[in-house]
Amino acid sequence: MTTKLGHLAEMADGHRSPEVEFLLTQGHERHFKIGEHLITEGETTDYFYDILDGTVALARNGRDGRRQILSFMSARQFLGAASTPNYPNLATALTQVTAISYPRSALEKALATTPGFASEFRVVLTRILESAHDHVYTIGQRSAVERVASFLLYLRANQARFSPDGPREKSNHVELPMTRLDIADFLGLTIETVSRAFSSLKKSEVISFKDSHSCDILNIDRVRNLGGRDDFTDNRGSSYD
Amino acid sequence: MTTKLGHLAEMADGHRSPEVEFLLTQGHERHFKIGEHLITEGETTDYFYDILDGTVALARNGRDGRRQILSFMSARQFLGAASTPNYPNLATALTQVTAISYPRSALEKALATTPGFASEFRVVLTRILESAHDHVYTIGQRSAVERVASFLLYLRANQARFSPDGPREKSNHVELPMTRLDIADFLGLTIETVSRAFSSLKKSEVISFKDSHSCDILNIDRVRNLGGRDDFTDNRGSSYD
DNA sequence: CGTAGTTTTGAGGCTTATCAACAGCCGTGG
DNA sequence: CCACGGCTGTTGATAAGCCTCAAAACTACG
Repeated sequence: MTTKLGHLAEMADGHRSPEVEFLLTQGHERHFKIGEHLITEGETTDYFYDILDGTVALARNGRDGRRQILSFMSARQFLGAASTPNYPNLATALTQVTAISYPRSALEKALATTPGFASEFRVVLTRILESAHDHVYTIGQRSAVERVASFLLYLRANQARFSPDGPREKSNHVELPMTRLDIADFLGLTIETVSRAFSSLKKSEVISFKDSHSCDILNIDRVRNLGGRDDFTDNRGSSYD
Repeated sequence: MTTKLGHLAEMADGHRSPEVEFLLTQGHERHFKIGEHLITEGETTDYFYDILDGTVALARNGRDGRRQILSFMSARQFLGAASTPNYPNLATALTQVTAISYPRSALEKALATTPGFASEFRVVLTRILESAHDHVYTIGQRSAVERVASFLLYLRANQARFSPDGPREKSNHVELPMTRLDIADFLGLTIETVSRAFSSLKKSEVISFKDSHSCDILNIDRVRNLGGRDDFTDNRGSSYD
């Protein structure tokens, strides 16, 4: 078996062009230890990443210590969309992370010359936007327990969709590689509130923990009722289901 | 002077191709009255819009009556990014709205054949994503008064950037074409809390109202301090400044 | 001038944040 | 081996901020 090529290479597969070939040659596998930054705030947007393995938190920091995590990203997700010459956000490895870095210039050239590739890329970008909209709804409208339930569905969907070996069936086991603080900063809550929400879900036997970073969903309907897109006829194939 | 062509036509200007020309011929000017929907929940994504005039609210509705407004859109903004065959959201005219509708198929073809056009479009999409991230930060981390201050900066920046006749200087006068309920649903608050936040800002002489939908910023530094991206060295040219 | 809709203001209650203590887990070092 | 400190997570008590309910003020419009 050859070395892993990542999702970008996979996407490029149907859309060969010299510029895409060149882009792929420019990819370099990089490894990050827990706590290391893939991207720092203010850094130039010269590189972007295709994550192969591990989990990354993309966060925005306020100077007064406030922090909002914008997304958790894992295998087969792209990190580094930007319209400006400097990144406004911070990307931190929550686990050991393997990612391929590509020079943005090579990406831009590949996109500018290979329309089919650009189209796929645009779809990915649109999905990221839709996920951000889900996030806005969750934070803006849902209560603490609902947010936590919603978060479990988010992780579950992502673990299925962005599994290292490609999409697979959703399982009722959810890994939480992040700390309670990370979860709190993602959901706009405090660690205590997150902890209490988990406890409450445990007590009502909706979920159970093997340890604090590994959770089983015992009653998926109940979780969906709380955090799911009960909002719609949920056939849009997007997140949180 | 010719009829208005919209932002899309403007963007296409440097990137002529038969498919772009065709796309432009497919645009139809449409008018919407207050309360009319440009897009309804679940509707097929066959059309997308280039707004010429007026203000539109893009919202997601929960079945229990909860509603989250995802963005307010006005002249020179695009409505209708979607990765799926059905729109998950609802777009409602808050004022009289004039917009050009384009068939998505023609847009896709133009994007697929005209890389320069596709690149500009991708930048626009990325900006929308960054704006959604700002929104997540605001709702997740800021207090009620801060959210309202942030909202004023958001409107102010949008009114400058998306003025019908192209970008202009920011003014300290802000029009609020939406109701308090719309503002509340955008910020994840209630109408009462929004109203109280405005009152508080009035009392401290940070802003003043001509009437309830027209506001002057008296102390922009104070507003920036509360709601602005004091968070960063604010040179990323994005929203909320 | 009266009615309907929106906005503001007030009083009280609930959810979540804050502050604080404690429990569990691990690596280090005695 | 156990003792220790540091870190993360849980639980409890209290307080703050926002929501809910209610009513009054203002606006628009017939």
